[in-house]
Amino acid sequence: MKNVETLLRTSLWGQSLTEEELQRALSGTVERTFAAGAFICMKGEPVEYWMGIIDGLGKMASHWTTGKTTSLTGITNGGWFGEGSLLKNEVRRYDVMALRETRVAMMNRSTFMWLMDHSIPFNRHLITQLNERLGQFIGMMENERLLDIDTRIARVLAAFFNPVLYPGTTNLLQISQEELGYLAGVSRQRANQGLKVLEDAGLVRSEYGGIEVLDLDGLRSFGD
DNA sequence: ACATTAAATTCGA
DNA sequence: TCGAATTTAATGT
Repeated sequence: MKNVETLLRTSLWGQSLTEEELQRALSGTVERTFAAGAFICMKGEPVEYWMGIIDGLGKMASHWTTGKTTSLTGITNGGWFGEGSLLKNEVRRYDVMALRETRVAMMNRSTFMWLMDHSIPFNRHLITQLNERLGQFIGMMENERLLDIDTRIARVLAAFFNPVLYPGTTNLLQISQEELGYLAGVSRQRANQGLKVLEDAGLVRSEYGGIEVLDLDGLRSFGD
């Protein structure tokens, strides 16, 4: 992924726009880079942008007033987020943190609204994305509470291969085991162990700096 | 926590 | 510009 323009052009919704609409979207979008560990956006801030990841890895997390942090999901190349809060014109309900240096495209509110008013495919895409995200969050809930660690890791990985939310991901997911650990809420050591279990089961193949998924369905139903 | 190995970067020709 | 050497990052135990 190189820049804002390629991100938009390769996004599912971007492909359904006319050239004119695309140019308009482009002119209302800026790029920003976040260092590893920085907050891309914080819970409680007013929402001014719809954001998409050009390159990098973000972690969506919510923390309870009790101080407990719940990791929701990761966002990687080609993933967009924040549409829910933007639509409802409310403050953001979660934090998004960059796990490694991450380049983010930020579309301002008026451009987002303009696209909603002018493009039916754009609306369709939004509805689908909201729906998928909802399903994913429900899955994450049971994930955090009920499942053993190996299974959690399997689910976290499987979540990256939702074609609607993460159109950019191929079979080769570029994520280190440490980052996977952050997303599953486990230590790196444990993530490594869990990964080996999955590898023995023939579901994934781990390599330096990334993980290749061999059997997505098996990964989704792992532990059932 | 430590040892090993892969990748990225630097440096010299 | 190429490749060896060094440094940095990821992995396995």
